Amino acid sequence: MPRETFYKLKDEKKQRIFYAAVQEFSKCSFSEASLNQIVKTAKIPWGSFYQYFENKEDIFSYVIETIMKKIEILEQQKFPENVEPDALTQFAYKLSSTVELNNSNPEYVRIVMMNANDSSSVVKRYFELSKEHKQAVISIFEKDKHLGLIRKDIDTASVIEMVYILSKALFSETGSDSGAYLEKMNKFLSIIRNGIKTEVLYE
Amino acid sequence: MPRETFYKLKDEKKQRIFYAAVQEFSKCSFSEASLNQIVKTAKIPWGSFYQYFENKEDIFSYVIETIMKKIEILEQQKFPENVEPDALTQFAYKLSSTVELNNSNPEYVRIVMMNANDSSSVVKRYFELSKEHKQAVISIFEKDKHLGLIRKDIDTASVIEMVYILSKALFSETGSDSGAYLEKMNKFLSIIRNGIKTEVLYE
DNA sequence: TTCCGATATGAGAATATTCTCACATTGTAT
DNA sequence: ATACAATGTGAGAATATTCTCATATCGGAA
Repeated sequence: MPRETFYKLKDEKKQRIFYAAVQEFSKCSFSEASLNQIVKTAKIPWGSFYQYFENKEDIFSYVIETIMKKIEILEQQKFPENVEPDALTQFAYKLSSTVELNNSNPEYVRIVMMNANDSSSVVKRYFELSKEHKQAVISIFEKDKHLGLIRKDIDTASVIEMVYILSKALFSETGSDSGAYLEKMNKFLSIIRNGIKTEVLYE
Repeated sequence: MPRETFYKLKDEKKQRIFYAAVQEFSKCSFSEASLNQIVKTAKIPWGSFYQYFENKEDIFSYVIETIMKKIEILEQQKFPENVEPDALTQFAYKLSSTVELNNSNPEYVRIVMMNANDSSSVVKRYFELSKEHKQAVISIFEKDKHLGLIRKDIDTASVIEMVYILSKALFSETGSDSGAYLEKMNKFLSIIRNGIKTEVLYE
């Protein structure tokens, strides 16, 4: 956690430091990143840095947490309009929030993606959908089951995990090309959908 | 590429150095890894290191390539016995070779997994299935299509990509627990399978 | 204005890392 | 036995990085 002194700084300076860190951490991994560079970009003296943060890890976690909070907020959003598409579509829509963030702040997304697989990282904790959020997604699927849109024997958790993995991988593969992301994701969803929806036999 | 001198070394020494590097690179990322540590573990003097390798990157690529060659060989293997299960099962079997390697050499797999998402890494090149290998997998699926086991409108490439992504993610999640890997993977495959196999209407 | 705690500042300490180089040793062909 | 190329060796150069600390500056209360 940043020191009190940091929070007392005026916004302009705070943001200058934050953004200098974002720039560095989006180019390099934690161990490659250089405080020297951050301090230079932010145009603050060395001593000041340690007035604001305890160490390198401190500013790193600060950056990560700030970004993850933004993503969390974006993922809360529900499907627009008052249509209610099937569970899979709704879930995929939630996940596409990262695509949105990537358009406005590609550096943020780069940082998250770079650290998503680091077992010791703060990112991982955030990546494991929070309990309430997870429960919300599950109930969307259970509703569809009730409506007879999804086979009763399907393991909801598995489906959610699958979609989640695919979205993450696809995103880190397609990078800034959100068109490619959506196109491929839809192909994947179509395959999954036809696998989970009730088979209409003897029509 | 290691220098000639390295290849001329007697096997015992070569392996000692290789394994010292494996130990270090399986614990740390490339930039975190310390030559100091490798040299110490391998019990060779500093000067010798530079007689064998050009620099840190050189020994890293050597380790990565050696491991990836092992994996490539494992992935070539066909399904045992003379049964011929459906395309999905055959493909999943090929992919499970990593599970096998993880039982015998968990450090190797750790290195691969740690670097699989590094855009500049040699691993990535290997991870993109080689052309022939990819073609072989496609034809397994096309065969099933001909047999009427897979719907004609299914995009084979998408299915392959999906399974590939899921296997990789699942593997890095379950780590050394190959039982968990297989259990989850089968759930995923079952969902995909029911999506791609011909729907039998009006039976 | 005077005083004092909070903050700013940058030189450099402490440490770590990669890599070089001058010299020693070894092995092999003559 | 001698010569000579190939290889071994480790001290330390060159560099980079994080972090400290003594001192300077600021800004508001008395």
